[in-house]
Amino acid sequence: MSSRTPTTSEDEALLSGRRRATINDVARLAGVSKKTVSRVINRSPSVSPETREKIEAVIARYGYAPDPQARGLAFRRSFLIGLVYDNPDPQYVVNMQNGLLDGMRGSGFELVVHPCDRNSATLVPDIRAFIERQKLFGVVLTPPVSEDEAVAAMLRETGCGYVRIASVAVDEESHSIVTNDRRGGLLAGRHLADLGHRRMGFISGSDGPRSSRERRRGFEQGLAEHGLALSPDCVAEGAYSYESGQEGARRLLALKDRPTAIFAASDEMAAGVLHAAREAGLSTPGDLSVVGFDDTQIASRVRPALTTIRAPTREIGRRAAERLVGGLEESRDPKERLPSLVVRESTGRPKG
Amino acid sequence: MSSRTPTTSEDEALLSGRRRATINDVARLAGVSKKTVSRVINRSPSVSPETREKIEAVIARYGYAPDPQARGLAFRRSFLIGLVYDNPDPQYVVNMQNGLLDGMRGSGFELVVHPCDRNSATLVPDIRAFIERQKLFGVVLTPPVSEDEAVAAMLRETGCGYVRIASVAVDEESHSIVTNDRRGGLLAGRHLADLGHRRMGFISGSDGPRSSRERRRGFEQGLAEHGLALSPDCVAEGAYSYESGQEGARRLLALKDRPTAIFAASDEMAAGVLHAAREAGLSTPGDLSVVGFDDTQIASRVRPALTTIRAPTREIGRRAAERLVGGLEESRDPKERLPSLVVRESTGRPKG
DNA sequence: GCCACGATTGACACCGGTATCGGCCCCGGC
DNA sequence: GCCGGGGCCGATACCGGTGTCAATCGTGGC
Repeated sequence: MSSRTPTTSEDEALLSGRRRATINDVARLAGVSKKTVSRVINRSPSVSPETREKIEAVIARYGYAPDPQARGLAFRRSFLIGLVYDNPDPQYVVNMQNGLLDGMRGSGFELVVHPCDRNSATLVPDIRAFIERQKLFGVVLTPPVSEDEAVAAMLRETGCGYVRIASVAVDEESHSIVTNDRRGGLLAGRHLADLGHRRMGFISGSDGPRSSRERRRGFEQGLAEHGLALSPDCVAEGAYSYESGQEGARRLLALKDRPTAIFAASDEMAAGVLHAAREAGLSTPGDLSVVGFDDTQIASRVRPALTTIRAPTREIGRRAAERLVGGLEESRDPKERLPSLVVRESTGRPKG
Repeated sequence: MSSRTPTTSEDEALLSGRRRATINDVARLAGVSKKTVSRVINRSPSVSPETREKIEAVIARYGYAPDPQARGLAFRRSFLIGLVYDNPDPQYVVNMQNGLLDGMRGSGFELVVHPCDRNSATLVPDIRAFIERQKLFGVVLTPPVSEDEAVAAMLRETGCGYVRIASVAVDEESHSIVTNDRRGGLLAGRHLADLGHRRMGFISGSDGPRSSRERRRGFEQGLAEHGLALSPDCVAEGAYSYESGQEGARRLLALKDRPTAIFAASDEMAAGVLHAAREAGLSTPGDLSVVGFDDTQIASRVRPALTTIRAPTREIGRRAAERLVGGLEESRDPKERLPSLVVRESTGRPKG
């Protein structure tokens, strides 16, 4: 008893949570050195089962959790995952964040967000400073900044763990997750061809990111499966915005032999297409079918609701985080990371 | 010379960035103790100007930046700001994040995001663990979780800096930023009354958050300015969703003496109202004017584009961060944190 | 000319973990 | 009986900063 006396009030403070337990407390309470506690925390095999149990009991009883800062300092590495993005779509960003968080849950890591500007002259040093100052455990890059090779080169140099999410493989497999936009385009093409459309139009996104090209390529592939081809004059160049979709559609719909269906590389643009169709006095899907891409909120809010391609952004985020945190094996189902077709009201059989 | 020999290769590694400079390097290079360097970093006044300059020169030359982990460890506090939210609107979340980041820029702090579930039984302990484990410097809570008093009580207990963003003052002034939703409602009411509407409807949000009540109260206030009142049978209870807006509008429009304008407590619901109006064969704004709230993306994408109330979310985020980081004075302009009216196509004079 | 005092500065311990390395114990082999 | 080696564990230094406290120095007041 007397030997425990000096620790009684201490213990109480710890148990009540008035003071957070440290590794020293645990060591003292378990009657071992803090190094041994550290071994248990880090799952070192060289601890006897009895010792381990004893320590784990103390940890559980006092609700001890190691201080990430101290651990990070000693490890020369933090327990933070950075999300570097410049995608303007809030829905995408939030989905990605949620996915990353899913994959990090229970791992003790935290997510630090870092939007960036691809046009900034200091893009690379900025990201580098972010990584080095915080000694990030890993970073996730989303398109379009994920396609920046200068950033990638810097990443390799720092030795920081990273995953680049992009529409095509932009890096060695372990550092890359492909969203397979091509497959999304393929689904769109198949769907329209299946409905019986023969003459179709495409509105591309801005030229920078690869995704637009991939979407188009997939689309053409889908048409090809039905012996169809995308006529060059039925391709309009957009910029992912509503207005650009509207513009592009105006041009396409003014063609003497106008397409009966249009696939736009984003929902925003598809909504613009809807607008243009209405202007032209065309009904959707009666006179013109429209397919979008991304399944953003707008897709289901616009009338008629857009048939579109949904990218499994959240799942991809989860996989990215899992890869970085590297705890468990990644989820095995390959399907869940493929885009899928969401059929709503904007597509139907062509008239006649 | 000889005395510098041992440091030459070191210096080179530091200058080239091959190795990050530590406080010890700076101290050695400047010929002072690391404590003095620490003083300079922390802007302690008790450093002579010459010494300060000398040290700052070395810091600049070698690009030294203190390690936040080590600093945090010694300070018993990290340099992380947490964003705790459960708002389902991605646009809102991203705006808020951007605002917080605006306010933190250059301060050396980072933003850690932490979505939460208000229905979770472990909500409070979860957030608490987040704060305590990371020893957060501060947290920002957004509605609706910002209105949770159990969370607030825990916050006060931890002693962590916090700011609650809500539609009304929910805490002492230093911990609260009010979005002034009432003023938003007021603007909506004034606008419709100014246009000549006499009989108007309101569709509320779910009852939980205070914001819906505030929006309504402001609306009534705006009507009152014109000697008008909101008839109780012209109030429908919604739930912030599209469908609930549609439902509510159906009921309101079926009234024998139907309103000529409807103010919905969210854009989502307002879009639903538009849908219901179309169903009922009413034109907007000809037969029915509609005002939404939030100015989310959908507001400008729907046809007719919604007249709505824009909340300065990003500015509020900036102010919240500024308050926590506490560097400079907060921005002085009170206007910039007030909601404003955005007039689009969904409102007009009533017929006749 | 002596002393108290404020302005500067540094030595040292400490924040809460981890790495290194050596010690102890127990066992089997010779 | 002695030695070598593996399993287990702890003493100590260290990660890169900050707090405490005492030492030093120049100065003005008397």
